[in-house]
Amino acid sequence: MAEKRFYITTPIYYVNGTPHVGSAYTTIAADVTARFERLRGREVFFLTGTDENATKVYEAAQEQGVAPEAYLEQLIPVWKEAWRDLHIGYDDFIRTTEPRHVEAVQEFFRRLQESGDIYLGQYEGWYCVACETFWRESDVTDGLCPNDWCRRPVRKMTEETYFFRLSKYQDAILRWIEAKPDRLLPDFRRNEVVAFIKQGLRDQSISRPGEEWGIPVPGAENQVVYVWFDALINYLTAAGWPNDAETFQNTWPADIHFMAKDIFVRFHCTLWPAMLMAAGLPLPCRLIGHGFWTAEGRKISKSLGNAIAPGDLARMLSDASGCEPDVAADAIRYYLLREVPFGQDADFSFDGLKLRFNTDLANDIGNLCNRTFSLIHRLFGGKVPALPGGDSPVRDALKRAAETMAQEMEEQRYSNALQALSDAIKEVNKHLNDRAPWNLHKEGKTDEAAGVIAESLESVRAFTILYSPFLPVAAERIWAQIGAAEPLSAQTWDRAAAWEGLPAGAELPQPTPVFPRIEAPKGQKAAGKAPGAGKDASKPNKKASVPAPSEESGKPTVSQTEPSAESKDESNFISIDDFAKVQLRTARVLAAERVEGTTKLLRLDVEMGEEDRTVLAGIAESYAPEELVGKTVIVVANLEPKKMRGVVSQGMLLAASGPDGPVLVAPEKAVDSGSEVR
RNA sequence: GGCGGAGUAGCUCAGUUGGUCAGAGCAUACGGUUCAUACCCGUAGUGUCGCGAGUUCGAGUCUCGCCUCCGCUACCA
Repeated sequence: MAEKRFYITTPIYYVNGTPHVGSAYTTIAADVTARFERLRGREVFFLTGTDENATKVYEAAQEQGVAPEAYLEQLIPVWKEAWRDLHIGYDDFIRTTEPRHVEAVQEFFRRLQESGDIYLGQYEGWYCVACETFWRESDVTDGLCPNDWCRRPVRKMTEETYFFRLSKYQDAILRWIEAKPDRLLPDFRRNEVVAFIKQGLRDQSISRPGEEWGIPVPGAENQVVYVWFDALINYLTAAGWPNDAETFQNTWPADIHFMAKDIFVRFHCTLWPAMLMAAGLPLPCRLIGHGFWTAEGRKISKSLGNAIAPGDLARMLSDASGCEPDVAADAIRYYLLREVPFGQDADFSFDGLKLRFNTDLANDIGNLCNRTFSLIHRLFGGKVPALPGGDSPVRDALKRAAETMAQEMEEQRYSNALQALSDAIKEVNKHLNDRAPWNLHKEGKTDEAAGVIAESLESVRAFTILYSPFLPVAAERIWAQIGAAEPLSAQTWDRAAAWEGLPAGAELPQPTPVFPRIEAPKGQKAAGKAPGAGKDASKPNKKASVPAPSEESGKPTVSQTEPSAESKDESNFISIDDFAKVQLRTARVLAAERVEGTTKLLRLDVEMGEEDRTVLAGIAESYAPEELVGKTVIVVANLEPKKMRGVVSQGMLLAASGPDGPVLVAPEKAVDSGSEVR
């Protein structure tokens, strides 16, 4: 029986356009971890993929007048290419429209149906046609509408959807979390999960009737499986479930699920564990929810022009520095993981990227390499000097760096891991300064000089291995310059700080800086404008951007992780069209009363032209119910109904925020109720 | 409104169970060096450690109050 593989996942992404910096973050972190674990000798199974069963996919395809399948075929290569640009070495790329996944989802569904954890819910409720209001069973006692002013007979509504018995697993999930707190990282987000679950979980509707696109519910072909239920199962599908028992055995459970914070609490830390428990499958070992990236202080959004594709970013950096594009892509990997602790929100800035590039990569690593190589050429004819044994500050520094790095990587603290390497590099640079082998050589202490330089070179060998999960291509470039007999790919973690040296006498090539420093233009610091920050951003880099099927409409871009997470444009302006969506109308208050058990909430029954409505407003601390009756107010008429304290609010009152609470807004002269407000 | 987190050098932040804790990196200034990608090394700073009070021999470090920001959440629709 093979040893269990170290199983790493990213979420499956909702496909639309290209991944941007934010979307790439999760995948890069997962890739670094995969490479790190491989380096440590583990067999790794690294999965990413795409979420394709969302209704949005269908709609986007419709809009283009193509079949969803064709629409997806256009886009998938774009994503794969983006991952290739960022040196993402996934082992499997799952698409949720693949037969293997459809099969798995349906099988999963069937099993839970059999065990009783999926049931067909008569989505039972009462409905008042007059009020267009759904009422719960408990609201209706006598077959009449609970609204006092209505009291008309209500109709029984039953819509059949399937439910997952999520509520049943509430306590079990909490126990699972508390048993081993480091399963959910970071800790402050784990606390949110606990708080969320403790509020109480309700059974989850997991099917949708009448959808055109999605995985059909087995035995009920008129319904499709709720996209989240479908999406999460991808982690099982790719692990071979349910047919390939052997693969599944040595793959599942996942060792780390990576994701952004928006899909951490409800889906990955609540729904998913419950689903697995219901299916009798082991739960993942770790889930980690990282923060969001903004770009130059603004939310990443295509319509703001700052949703830059990582490939474009690499080209920009490459142009600024003169490094090869693949090295630039590595630098982006480095920057993203180095800049902030994993888990926290962060702001991407091109200046920040360049600063990191110069300080950490060019000045520290790059310069250490370069000065070491050129010393060997200058003093020893380009031949590798022998590494002395025995104690050495360099040796100690390497050992400490490797140990710290390993510890930090255990809990995905990439920033700290990289920090440890930076510190060690500085130590080696200092050691070189202190021992000044160029002087030793001048003084005739050739052996001593050789020893110091050999140590320095040995550190480069070690650092190259240690950095390689973060900088896979750059590490190759450096490796090619140190005179190693074996390829970098043959190296292991243990050998990095083993002080094993390089073959003495080996001939080194002429050194080539891997990270050419970015020189600021004369007279000014901080070159280049931030990407997408300026006005020019409205003209995206045409040549570089991939032909996005959906045109350059101002549609919201993909959020950092999907599926189905919303992402709205956050510019300060909305278009007139946006505003036109809001229907404001006048209404006359017929009756008002406090909502029982609340301090702020008032229930208003208003007449809006022909129609009567119930509207809740949080103004009870500023207005007595009596004083409102007969007043004319302005109502947002097309706000989606919202239920609070068992009452459905069918709109919202406009009120100014006064110093002592809300102040209702009213027409300046009398107008009919139901009048449009523009 | 509730719960949680955060407010520390120009910037980003570290600061364990209260007593060299007033720090690091970047940025700045000066000096050293020259093997090196104007790089590296060293030195120097500035800070009322959000505000106010309290406990203590002694508090960024504990208690109470207040202010500001952020996250989650709610009777914000």
